[in-house]
Amino acid sequence: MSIGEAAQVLGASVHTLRYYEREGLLSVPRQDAQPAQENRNAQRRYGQDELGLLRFLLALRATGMPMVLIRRYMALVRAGEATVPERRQLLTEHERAVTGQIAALQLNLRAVEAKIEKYDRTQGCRPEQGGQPQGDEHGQN
Amino acid sequence: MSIGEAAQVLGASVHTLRYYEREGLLSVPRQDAQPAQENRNAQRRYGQDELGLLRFLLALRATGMPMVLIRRYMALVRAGEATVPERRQLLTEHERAVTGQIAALQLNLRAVEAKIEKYDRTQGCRPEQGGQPQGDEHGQN
DNA sequence: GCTTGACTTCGAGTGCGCTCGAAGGTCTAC
DNA sequence: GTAGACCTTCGAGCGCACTCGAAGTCAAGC
Repeated sequence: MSIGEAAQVLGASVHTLRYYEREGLLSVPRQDAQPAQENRNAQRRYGQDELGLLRFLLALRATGMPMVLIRRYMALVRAGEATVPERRQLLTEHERAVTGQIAALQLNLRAVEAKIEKYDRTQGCRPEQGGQPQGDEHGQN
Repeated sequence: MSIGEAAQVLGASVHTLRYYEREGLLSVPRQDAQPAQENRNAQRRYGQDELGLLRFLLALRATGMPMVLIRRYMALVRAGEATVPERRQLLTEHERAVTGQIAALQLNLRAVEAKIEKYDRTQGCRPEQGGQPQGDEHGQN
């Protein structure tokens, strides 16, 4: 699978995939289109392993894990089975972070929803209010 | 309430509060410490209105609303009651966006959790595997 | 042979939301 | 009257994650 196909399958741009590799997040095997050539201009070949890694990488990115941590995680993966406990810890910490992030989002979302409901109520009752000119408008906006 | 106090109460930095004002997200009334002076160096005074607006602004920021939309929303608030329908629509769209964002986070979070569980399983059974050297390692990392 | 198009590398640019420092004014306390 | 705290404005810088363009290589098709 070429980088273009992989990009399409994964929903990322070719530039981004190369960028990830440049940043040391993962390495993709090369294959010369014509094997007799020197490995100048060797093209990346994406197999199931690479796709799986990239899919997980994108899940980590989508949950806000910074590149530097993904780099660490991917290095551990490359280092072999012995690093499973450390990988597990890294992911567990991230899981906690994401859970907190979701909770914060939901909290703030409730504030937005409350405001919408307030608008619904004031709109339903009186589309225009000619009352108090100003002074006491605590959070009415 | 001075800008320093407001910053502390809101959990934002003084720099950030001034930045929001500079960017036209809201305006805060000034008050000379000594009223006889010209309004050179007039200090911002944060009242309940400003605090409420800022709290909501921070909720919008925390849910990822871009500054440009917050600017629009705040302009509508300043424009008076007649803009309530448009404000409502803006917030409703944002609500939808945030809901989707949370859903995506939860989806990707599940991928992370699944990986952790897999690590737990492989670690529980066999801390070392001497088997297949390579070739078929579909997503085992 | 020549174009087309996808690939390569490299380095520079972008957008967002801050974040900070410089230079200076003013109030309060000693 | 002077030090220190806290305020003002302005403009520049930063960190992150891309994003893009230039210049070149290569294989296939006309």
